[in-house]
Amino acid sequence: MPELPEVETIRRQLLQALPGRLIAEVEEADLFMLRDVTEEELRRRLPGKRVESVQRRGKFLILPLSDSLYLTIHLGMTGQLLILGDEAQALTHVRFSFRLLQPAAGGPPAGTGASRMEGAPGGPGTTTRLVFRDVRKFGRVHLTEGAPAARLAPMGPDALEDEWTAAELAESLRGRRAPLKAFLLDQRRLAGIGNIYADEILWSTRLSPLRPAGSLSSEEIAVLAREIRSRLAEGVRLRGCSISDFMDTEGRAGGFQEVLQAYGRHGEACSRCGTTLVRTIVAGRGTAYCPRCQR
DNA sequence: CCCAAGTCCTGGTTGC
DNA sequence: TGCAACCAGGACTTGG
Repeated sequence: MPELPEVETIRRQLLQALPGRLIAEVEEADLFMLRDVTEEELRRRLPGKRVESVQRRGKFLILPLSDSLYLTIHLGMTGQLLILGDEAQALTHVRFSFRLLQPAAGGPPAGTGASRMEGAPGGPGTTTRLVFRDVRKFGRVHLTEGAPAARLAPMGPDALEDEWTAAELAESLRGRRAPLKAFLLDQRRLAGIGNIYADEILWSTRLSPLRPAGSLSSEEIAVLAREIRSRLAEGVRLRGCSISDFMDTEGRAGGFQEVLQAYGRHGEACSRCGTTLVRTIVAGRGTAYCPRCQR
């Protein structure tokens, strides 16, 4: 599932590939995935626009374009973003894609067919595409004038990048009766945590996913703040979690699935205390935790 | 048939 | 009692 570390992995790759490039043509635009924009409008407005940068907020990727347009992408549950050449046309489940051009000026000169760049993605004589592929169709593509405020405004601070303190976390937790895991999944509190990292963070903190969010002591909140950052940073360092569909823009898997301690491990022994991890449903999501050392 | 799980939406509950 | 904030659960999607 693309959560903060997976989206950040994608962002860093897009940042190497996209800024300065021009959008040539929208090739696919699945109406189902589009928000704040019609298919006709997308096909008409994107060509000729330059990608200015690649940003992230929580699980949203934000691409500011020239002329104050913003292309915003959410990968949903199974979304993948790939930078490909002509092999893109053999993919299934492509929901959105556009062809990219080198910048009109400043880029490498258009070479002859004999250029040693021949065959490299984006090199002279080849086509580069940004392809959004999504089996489950939970992903979304937005096009807005200015930043997509309707999506971003309700969100809390980015769980990894933004400055937020344990004291602010305590304030946010105060009085909440909902289970702690539901709090972690709520993007209005902190943005970026999904089901996998929620289970992992909770295991690391030794806190039960079922604890009422408002019941944590200040010591527990300090541990929670630390582990949120620590496990998300580990996810970024390992380039995401490829337990199911996740891959980076070059089709490579991440490594976080190798270090999972709780998610998906119900029935196995807790690596800390040996107790069998159990599975339950919290906030409508499958939840694995250690009933002995997570309290 | 149920499960996986992102976000959005609805309707019921809680507490001031 | 009124009302807003809060919270649970369903809808959506499709392959395993």
